[in-house]
Amino acid sequence: MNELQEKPDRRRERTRRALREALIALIAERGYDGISVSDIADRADINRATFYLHYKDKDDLLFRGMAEIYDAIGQHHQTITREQILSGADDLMNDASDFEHVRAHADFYRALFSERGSIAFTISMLDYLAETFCCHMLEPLAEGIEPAVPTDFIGAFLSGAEIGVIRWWLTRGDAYSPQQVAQMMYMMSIFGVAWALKFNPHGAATASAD
Amino acid sequence: MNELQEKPDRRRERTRRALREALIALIAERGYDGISVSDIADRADINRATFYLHYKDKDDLLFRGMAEIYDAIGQHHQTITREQILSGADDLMNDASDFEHVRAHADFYRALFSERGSIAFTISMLDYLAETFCCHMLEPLAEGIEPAVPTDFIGAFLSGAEIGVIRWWLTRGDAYSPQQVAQMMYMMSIFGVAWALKFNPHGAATASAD
Amino acid sequence: MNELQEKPDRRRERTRRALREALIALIAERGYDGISVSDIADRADINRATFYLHYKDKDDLLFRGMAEIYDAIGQHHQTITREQILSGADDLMNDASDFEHVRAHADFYRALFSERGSIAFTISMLDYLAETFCCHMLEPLAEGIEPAVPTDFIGAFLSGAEIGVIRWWLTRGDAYSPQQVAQMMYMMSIFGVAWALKFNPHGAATASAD
Amino acid sequence: MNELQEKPDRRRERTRRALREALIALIAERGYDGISVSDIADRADINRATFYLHYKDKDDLLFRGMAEIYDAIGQHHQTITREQILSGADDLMNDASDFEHVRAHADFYRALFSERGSIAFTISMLDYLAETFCCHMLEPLAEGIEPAVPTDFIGAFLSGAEIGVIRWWLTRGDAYSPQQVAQMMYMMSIFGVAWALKFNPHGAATASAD
DNA sequence: TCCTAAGCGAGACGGTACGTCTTGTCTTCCA
DNA sequence: TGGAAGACAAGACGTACCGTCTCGCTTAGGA
Repeated sequence: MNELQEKPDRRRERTRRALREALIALIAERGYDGISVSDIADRADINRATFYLHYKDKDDLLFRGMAEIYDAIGQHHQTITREQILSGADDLMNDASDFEHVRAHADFYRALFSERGSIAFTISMLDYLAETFCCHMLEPLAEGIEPAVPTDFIGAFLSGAEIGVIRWWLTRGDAYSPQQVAQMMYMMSIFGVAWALKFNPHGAATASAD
Repeated sequence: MNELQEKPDRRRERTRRALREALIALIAERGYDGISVSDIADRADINRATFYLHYKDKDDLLFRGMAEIYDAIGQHHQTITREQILSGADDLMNDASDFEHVRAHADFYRALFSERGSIAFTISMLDYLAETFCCHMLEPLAEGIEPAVPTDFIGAFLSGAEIGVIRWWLTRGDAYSPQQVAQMMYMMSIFGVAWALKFNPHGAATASAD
Repeated sequence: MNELQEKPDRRRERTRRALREALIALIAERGYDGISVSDIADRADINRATFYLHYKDKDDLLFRGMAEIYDAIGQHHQTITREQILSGADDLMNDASDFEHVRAHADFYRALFSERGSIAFTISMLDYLAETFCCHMLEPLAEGIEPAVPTDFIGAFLSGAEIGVIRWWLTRGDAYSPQQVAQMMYMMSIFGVAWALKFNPHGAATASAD
Repeated sequence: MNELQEKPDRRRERTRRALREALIALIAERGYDGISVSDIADRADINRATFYLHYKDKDDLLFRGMAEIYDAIGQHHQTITREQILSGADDLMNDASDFEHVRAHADFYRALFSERGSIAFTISMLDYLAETFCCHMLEPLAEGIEPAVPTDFIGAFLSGAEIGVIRWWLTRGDAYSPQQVAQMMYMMSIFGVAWALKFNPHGAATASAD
């Protein structure tokens, strides 16, 4: 009868993918808080009750569907060393992978990081970025020294700044390329980080506060 | 015309205050998204229908009730000049008024800036801070020079960072005083800002990127 | 705006009446177990949620709506005395009010007393009739004597018989008038009752069992 | 290992028996309308889909499982003659087999004949009893005479009365033995039946109505 | 001091979404 | 082949919250 009766596992996966894609599409179209489980199920051509067989609620779908995206971001955040930075051999400044990923899903992020978006997603992204910054960058760099401020403070500072910058960027059309934004972000951050972690990037003099 | 010439009806004001206070109390207790208009009205001993005579919805109450808080924050963000900073005569570094205000309403902000908080409020605060930074600080400082990055980028960067820091601070008990946080915030920011706006704070050498 | 905005009490009553009437109509049309709360609300042009403001569920509506019908039946079951029966002055035999009421609502009862009807209603009617028989007829008649069988047994016997007869009658078109059925019912019952309560109806010889 | 490797037919029968027994047990425990197909399958350790391979629905299982019970009842309802009754040689009065059967399955019948029971079962039992009374008792007894009321009326009357009496009995603990109930039932019925079929049971005078 | 318009309590209602439950169908795979 | 396992559609359920409306009471502020 049904021409699409593949293996049960595949069927399951098809259903989930349909739901995920419907979610993405609808978020971009109407904003996150403007859509209901019903909307998602309708768009995915899935019965609403079936939705609940797979996901607890809208947030659950969003977050579980985001796992892959998180991973995509995380992969780029490789651990770096003081030497890399001091030698200028790091590519941090030119690593625009975060922003490229954001631009590839611009509608999605623009919707989620707006006043009609998702607080849970925003906070979760904030925390994820903070954690990533700490583990992959700040703590390795702070190895053996006494930071001027706690590394988790720096993580919170940078992750907040990144969210702020992303939101700024997304509401300003395509005026800047991912690379440009990445560089601006880097330059705005690096001196503060260098001061906090007590090293001198790019030959600049160490700032001496208080 | 005199649209603000409403009769100083005490009853009206009493009702609104009761609703505002109920909102604040409930947010601190149960989080923003955990309360309904019904809850607020019950707590305020106000009929639910009466709520709608005064406010459009929960967000409306939150935002209109926040006007005074915004003002409280805004007052401190006085316009400053390059000279003030260069002379070290500015009190920016020691201006902890933002963070004192936050600490005074810690439960409130902790609830709103959490995964069960309010995206509308968070974004609104972000935008408000960005705007405030731009108008009161960055644009005056950028007067006559060509910033390395747009001032609204810097505003977005700093406001995001501030939200990130506030959230970090609020989830870490009372380990740091408002003054300490303000200083850390200042130090993490100032070198980037100085680089962007091309001046040399506190006698530090100007950073020279590429 | 709304041309039908009468007093709240009236509005309430209008809503309930609409629901009751929708229920009756639908029961007659499609049987009790074939209709949902949704169907009733739709037919009554009432929002489904509003249904639940008034009634717990379908059964609740049925039973509360039946109160008046019960009363209508109950009114006719006046207390009678041995003398009335012995003198033949009672109108019991010719009291067809029960059956007239049933015929007036034939579709309704036919639906409820069928295999797609309502067990709750059927049992409730059975118990109600049993109770009514006991209180209004059997116990007064048993005053001062020792019945051969408990009066509540007789009540159960007669009420069951009446339901059986009603069902028989309703599935046989209009072959018999309410009066005819009432008389048959009376004659089939009276000798057993007379035996149990030890009196001689209509000049018949007392039956002597065992 | 393969203790389940009997012939396929046996497996089939085992499955069905498991389902029947689960149904009976659950009805007695939680009432008929309180259990779902899922509950039955769980209790029987049978997959729910398998249930539908054997039975259309819950009612189908009940009814098909009841066939044997029906037969058990039917066997006792032997055809009787006027002579048997007039001679007192019938054992009708002392035939308590119906009630003994009921008592043996008291929980089951109590559940099904209650407000949370099964209308389909109740009506079906009513009809079955009416039919049985008609065929095995009333019509043979009415042979050659003109009954005062139709025999199917009498069947409906008696079957209803029997259900009423069973329900009365089941809700009154063990105060009466099956024999006592059977005798009461007999005595309450016999005079009416005798009147209707125009014979004089047990030497009692024929009742002469109006 | 009284009167009158407002603020407000009370609560019915339509509407939308929620998450759960049950039913019946179907498909794949195993013993 | 009978059954296990489980995905799915369909749809009812009862609840929660929202925003609107109407009706009267009360009460404060102006006449």
